[in-house]
Amino acid sequence: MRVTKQKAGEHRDAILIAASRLFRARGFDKVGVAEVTQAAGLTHGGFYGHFASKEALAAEVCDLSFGNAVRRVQASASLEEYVDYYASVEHRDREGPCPMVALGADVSRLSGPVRAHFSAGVSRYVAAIRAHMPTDDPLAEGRASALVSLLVGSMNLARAVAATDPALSENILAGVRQQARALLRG
Amino acid sequence: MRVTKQKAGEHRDAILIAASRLFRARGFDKVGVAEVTQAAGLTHGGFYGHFASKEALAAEVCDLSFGNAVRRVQASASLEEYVDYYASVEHRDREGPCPMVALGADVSRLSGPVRAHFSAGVSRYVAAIRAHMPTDDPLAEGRASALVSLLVGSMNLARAVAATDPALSENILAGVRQQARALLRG
DNA sequence: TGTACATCAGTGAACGCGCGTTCACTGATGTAC
DNA sequence: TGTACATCAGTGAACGCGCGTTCACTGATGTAC
Repeated sequence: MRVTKQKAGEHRDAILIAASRLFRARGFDKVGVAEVTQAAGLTHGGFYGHFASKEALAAEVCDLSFGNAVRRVQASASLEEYVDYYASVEHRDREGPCPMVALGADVSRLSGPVRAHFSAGVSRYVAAIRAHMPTDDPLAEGRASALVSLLVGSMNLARAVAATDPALSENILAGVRQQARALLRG
Repeated sequence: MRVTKQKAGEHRDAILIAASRLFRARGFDKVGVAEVTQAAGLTHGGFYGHFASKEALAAEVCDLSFGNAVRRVQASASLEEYVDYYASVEHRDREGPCPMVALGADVSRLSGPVRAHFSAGVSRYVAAIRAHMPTDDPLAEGRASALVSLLVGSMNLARAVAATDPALSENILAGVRQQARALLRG
């Protein structure tokens, strides 16, 4: 059942996109190669024609999803607008959140290439936030990484707590929106 | 090979303590029941005499490790001191970090009891932070949960990034120490 | 207090299951003439 | 352009492995007399 070179390329993309969604929704370990390929409309056997291993796929998923996250930051009118978008109940309840929230803990325990791609993604993301800040502020660097920490941490906690303590979850998000503004004002 | 009731109780505690350390170091999924019981000096067969399931153990681990985390907050002279302790390279490089960093993502994907125990732990932890703030500040609630988000998020990122980008990792921690102070000053 | 027996904490083999990966095979695609 | 054949994308069965859990068994503990 050979297939056009173009079709094969589309299949590879489909696997990558499906993996990005599934990994961010349920983590690297809880999603199998078979499920990813099935979601892409293929069978698992052909997977290794496209990727060297599940870990290699994970590394590419980091690149893809950080790329999307960075574009979302760049497309924002202001950091205030981005904070309101990010620290919202709607964003919390999205199946596949941003890669830092979804995969951060997994990546800390993984080895080699995945960590490198993830690190690079974090760096790009912080730089994108930084680019929205005044260039003459000597503290902008620290402010940018603190804002990212604040967003990522709040989303982690808000998600972990949402099912059993919705009030606490919303308080966390509200507190972050308010304090993020204070942080941006300096 | 029956054993004294007291010894059996000590064995149960040993399993719980070993699990707390191992789960926080490597996550729920990457640590097996056999490894936990072995670390406690037992064999895996007897585990189910002490705990109904691996998930039941995970729920108790949440209680235990949040208890320790809350006690550490209460023992702090001030929030500034606690921030310096928490957002430090030494704390980042400890094998088993605080439960929110280590288990937050895992818990978001788990069901039922574990989530409930984790939620309760987060609530207690935020309350302990809040207790260090002036009682007459109407924004203290939001400040407390924002500070927790900031600490947890920074530790997550600093750990994920440490191996491949040490400079970024230290910048994240430094930025957080600085911005946490700004947050505390109001 | 001493003895006989029931209880039960802990052992280790075994189970069923899902996973990442491999491989012989299929048949459509690409290519050499 | 048309034909014959080599290539190779995709299939699905099979592999080895580790895991959570079960269970028949062991032998020290606790208890009834």
